[in-house]
Amino acid sequence: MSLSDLFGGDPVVSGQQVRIEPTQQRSTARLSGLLDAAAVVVDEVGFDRITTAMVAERAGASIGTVYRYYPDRVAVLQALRERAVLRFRQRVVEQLRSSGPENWWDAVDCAVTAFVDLYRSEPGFRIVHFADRERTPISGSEELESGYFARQLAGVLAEEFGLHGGPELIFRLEVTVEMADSILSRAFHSDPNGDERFIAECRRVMRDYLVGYYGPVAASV
Amino acid sequence: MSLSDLFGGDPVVSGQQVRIEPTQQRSTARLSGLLDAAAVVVDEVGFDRITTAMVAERAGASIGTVYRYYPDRVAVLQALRERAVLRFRQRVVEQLRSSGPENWWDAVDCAVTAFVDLYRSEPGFRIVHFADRERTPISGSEELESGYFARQLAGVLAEEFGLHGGPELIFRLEVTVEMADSILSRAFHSDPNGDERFIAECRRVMRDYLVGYYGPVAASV
DNA sequence: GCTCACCGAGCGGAACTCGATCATAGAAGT
DNA sequence: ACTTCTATGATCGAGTTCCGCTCGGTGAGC
Repeated sequence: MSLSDLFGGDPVVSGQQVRIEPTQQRSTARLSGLLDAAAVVVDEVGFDRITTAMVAERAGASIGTVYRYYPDRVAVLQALRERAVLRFRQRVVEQLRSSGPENWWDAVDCAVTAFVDLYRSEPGFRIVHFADRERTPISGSEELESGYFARQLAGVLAEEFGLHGGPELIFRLEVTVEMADSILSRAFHSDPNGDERFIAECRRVMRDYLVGYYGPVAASV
Repeated sequence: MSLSDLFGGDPVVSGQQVRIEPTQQRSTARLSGLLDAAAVVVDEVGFDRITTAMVAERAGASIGTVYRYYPDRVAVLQALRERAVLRFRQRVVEQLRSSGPENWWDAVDCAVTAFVDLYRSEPGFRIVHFADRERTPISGSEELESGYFARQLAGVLAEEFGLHGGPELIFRLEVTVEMADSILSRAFHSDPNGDERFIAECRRVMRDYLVGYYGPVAASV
């Protein structure tokens, strides 16, 4: 169970994904180009005002090309969100590899850092949260991104740092993820660089919450 | 500075509100009927798929009537959200009055109870969060609902229960509100009655967070 | 009777389709 | 290897459908 197994790979909830998987090299470039364009446009005009025509034009493609790959307008946004989440997971892995965490908190902190970095650098990232609520009606079967990420993170923390795993840990990590997502989003709401006060407080909240259950950081391992 | 001053009254960020204020009695009923319909439809088809025609039909009105009062589709949703927030504030006041909180935590707890109750009973409430992010592009001037509510709540806690007020308290309460909003929303994501586990954990998180700054509940006053 | 409220056909524009046209990969031929 | 050759993937964009929104005409309240 390596890091790349945990965090890499396919998106969790593939919302029908694409209509037709691209086979040629040029078309895969097109596909990511479409998402790049969508990301930029989303930052410019917002979630509601984005039109497929804008995306097509910005990507230097025609309308038809958009609909070749995505069944409808919202599917484009879903795909954008999925890609952002994927990149987040990959960034977490990089961060873990490069920083070499010595305890469980360092590992959790990597995730925060990755999230903040992407918020700052990746166009369209602010639009795309873990919690995709309020959009789909009920659809109880579909799993939340936060749940998946919490499960994966629980695996790492349990294996690498000896935290007692199981559903308890997963539950608490999911709560943690939800908290962090909301506070960090708040940090970026009116500050493109992220309000450091909220970011710091987010780390503090997460740490205190988890320490409450799993003891001081230094004690584990 | 009474409770009704704090929590009652007009919405914070009135998004142009209505085009024409209704004067006759029948039309005010129409207006709220439109929002009722919108709430139900939002629960059924979701935020993205809602159409003005659906709202009109469900309300037993015609398309033109919708547009008599609201400039566009999103204005209807904004109005719905504002009404929900208003009802939440009113509910908090009721809750505070009826339960007679003896310390600051009881007061905060009232807000949680009000939120949960409304989530359960009020159609469309799940769609309508404090954090309205990800929709508008940047628009830095506009204030978040969470900030307003935090400020009002800070006033109550400082005056009634002797917590040390000021920007610190407001900041922490805003963090608290964001956390609570996200965790509670998670609780209701796949359970229309709200997953009690998340609800309980939400209370716990809020309490621990605030106790960390303001000492044990019993100590104050 | 004067204004407020309501209606719903109609207009404009955005979402989405589909058959014609072009590009590419890779097999077949030299 | 190096060039056709061609099946199929990829692209285009005019056209269709549907939805957001307007506006002049009709009815209900004060």
